[in-house]
Amino acid sequence: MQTSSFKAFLQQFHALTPEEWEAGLKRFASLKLRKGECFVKQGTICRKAAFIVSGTLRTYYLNAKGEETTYCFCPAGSISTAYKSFILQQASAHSLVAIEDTELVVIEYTDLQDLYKQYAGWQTLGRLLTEQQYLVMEHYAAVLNNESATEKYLRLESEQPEVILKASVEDIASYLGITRRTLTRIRSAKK
Amino acid sequence: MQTSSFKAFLQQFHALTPEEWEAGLKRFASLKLRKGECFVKQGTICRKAAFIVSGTLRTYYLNAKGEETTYCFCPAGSISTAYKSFILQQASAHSLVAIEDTELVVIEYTDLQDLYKQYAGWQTLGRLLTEQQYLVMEHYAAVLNNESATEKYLRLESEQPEVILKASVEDIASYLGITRRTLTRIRSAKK
DNA sequence: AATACTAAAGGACAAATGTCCCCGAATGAA
DNA sequence: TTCATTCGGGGACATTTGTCCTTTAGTATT
Repeated sequence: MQTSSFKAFLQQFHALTPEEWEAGLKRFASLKLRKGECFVKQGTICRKAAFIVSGTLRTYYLNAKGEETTYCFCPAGSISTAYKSFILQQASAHSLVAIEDTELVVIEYTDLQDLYKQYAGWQTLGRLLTEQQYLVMEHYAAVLNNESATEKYLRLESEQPEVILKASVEDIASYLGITRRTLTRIRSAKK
Repeated sequence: MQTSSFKAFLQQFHALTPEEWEAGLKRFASLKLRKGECFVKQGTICRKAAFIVSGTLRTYYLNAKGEETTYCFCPAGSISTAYKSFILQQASAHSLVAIEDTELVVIEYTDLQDLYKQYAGWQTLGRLLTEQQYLVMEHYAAVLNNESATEKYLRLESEQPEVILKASVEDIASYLGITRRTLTRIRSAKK
């Protein structure tokens, strides 16, 4: 299992003791997904959270019209799960799918709860990572609230340039809260 | 200090032992704000978090055009702080202001960190409340991404009817990511 | 190679929303 | 009371974005 990038990632937020790290590591398993494969399926209870070692996950839900709305492109080096379902342990309205071949390090919900109970360091990490996640979502909401279609596109291009290359027009448009048509207009205007 | 509603609120998420509750309570102080008064000012480091006993706080920031953008109306019975500034202990881009007379129960950043370190129960609560906050923001982003001006207004009306009564047209419009003009159009169309 | 899919681009028109005003009612200060 | 200020409503027009549909290119399948 490739875990050095995972350990370095956690280290940024909180230093675990060697015993905490060892105890935690035992409960993570590695998982490989091919492009297009699902990590979490809508309608199921999401019982696992992942650190993305390589690749990219796309998270989406179906809006009122039944269209896929992407709300996150999770790159290598980040944490991903269907948060609402994972937190509340209820059926997920969200799906997570690999948009390229992806390697994950995965922990089960019950194992994570055990770590929280047994190890203060993991509990602290849990809180800090959730705070981080909150900030990401707050930023996303601010962008959606204030920026025009073009501004949002340019921002994505500068903040997550890989996404422009890896994701489909459809997925990028829904992430930005605009239509395909608007996105192709923006792209042709840039030339 | 009026703390029974605070205790009941925390209880929903995690039961503290009597000692944990006592130890925590000592570090909270009550604070009253008049309508219009600031709890957190943009540009300062936010060093406190609050439980709202009564009243309503509005959180906002200035967008690229220098206009106030409201991103939350925090009602009685909820937690409020300038999360980004509080988490990172850096100057806040956000302000929090009372839109009616408001009573708070307030804890200092350092005291909260002490509670986290000393008491597993408070650490757990910290994580659970942050998760909650994440879900609120995720929901807000989903609404902003998918709904028309009218849909967002109707949703606010049903999810937080008090806000329609207490907040100004300006503040409601910026919260919904629309202009004053669009909001008055929606209101006149309803009659 | 022939065929069927799928994804991206874009034309034409419609609808939603924004911009720039002005007006009148309500509020507060002198 | 009078005056100034703030706030909500709304008219007229501009702009942005969405909708619907067609075309083209690329990809995969047989």
